[in-house]
Amino acid sequence: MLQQTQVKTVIPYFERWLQAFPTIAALATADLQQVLKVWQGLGYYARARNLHRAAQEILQHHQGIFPTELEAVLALPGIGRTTAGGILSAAYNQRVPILDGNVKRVLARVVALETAPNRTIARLWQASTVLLDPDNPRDFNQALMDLGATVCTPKHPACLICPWKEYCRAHTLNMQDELPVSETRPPLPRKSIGVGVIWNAAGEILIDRRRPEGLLGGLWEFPGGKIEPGETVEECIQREIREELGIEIAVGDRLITINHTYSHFHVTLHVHHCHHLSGEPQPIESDEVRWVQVTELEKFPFPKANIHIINALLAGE
DNA sequence: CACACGTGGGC
DNA sequence: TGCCCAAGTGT
Repeated sequence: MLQQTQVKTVIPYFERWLQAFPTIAALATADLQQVLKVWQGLGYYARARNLHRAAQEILQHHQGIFPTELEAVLALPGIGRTTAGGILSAAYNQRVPILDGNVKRVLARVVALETAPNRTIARLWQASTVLLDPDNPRDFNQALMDLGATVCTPKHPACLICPWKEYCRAHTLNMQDELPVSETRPPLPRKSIGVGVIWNAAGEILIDRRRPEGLLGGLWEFPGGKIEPGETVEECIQREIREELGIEIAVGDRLITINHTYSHFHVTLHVHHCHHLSGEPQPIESDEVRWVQVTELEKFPFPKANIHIINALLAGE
């Protein structure tokens, strides 16, 4: 849960997660939809899918006991070097280094790394490995992360109270405010999406479940797709629904317009009410389609942007 | 190795 | 507002 996510954000999810899945066996035997529902809102949903699979692999290959060999831990889905090192050093005081965002920044300053950290990742792993206190790897790793979180911060590091200031090349050179070197990133691309809230004669709404891999994999959504050049929102929604669900609809009033940012692009969702005209919905580009009552929507895992749509529907009741 | 992969908070 | 960053991993 903590991968690329702040501790403060994780805590309430962690509490609810342990309520729902108190043991590895409970997680392994849970339905993926239930797992994603508990994860809803945390983001990077591959982590939930990987954790679910990891629990199943632990049942199958490790008698339900979390492994203590580095190689076996690294073999679990969703656990890389940093998570494995964090677990094995914290739980068993094993001599395994870590390299999370905090440690990257601390070490990039300590060695006055000339490049952006992600361009020289091997050098930083080397530093983390060499510096690791062989007599107390647990406390060393925790202290290194805490140093980055509280003293060697991204902006305005508190070098004067830093226990490593004498050994830190960045501080010695008075370069702490210029390091680490940041990557120059091009601006995120923008996409416009037409989305339909499709009603049938029974007053139900059509939702679909995304395929298990890729963006928001396994989550439910209101159907729609990318607005092509020269196309109106209404034309887009009608076309996408025909292509993805194989049904005919009439596009009606606008419900809401949502701006949302994902990790690698911005989107604007143009959401319209629609009415089902003909055809049985088919999961042509999704895993499953369903007609549901508005009151049932809360049972399904939805991404954040779609939660806004649900709230707009509830507000309009 | 570069890129995909969510969301919230800080400034 | 827009950009950076957060207990990174998989492909």
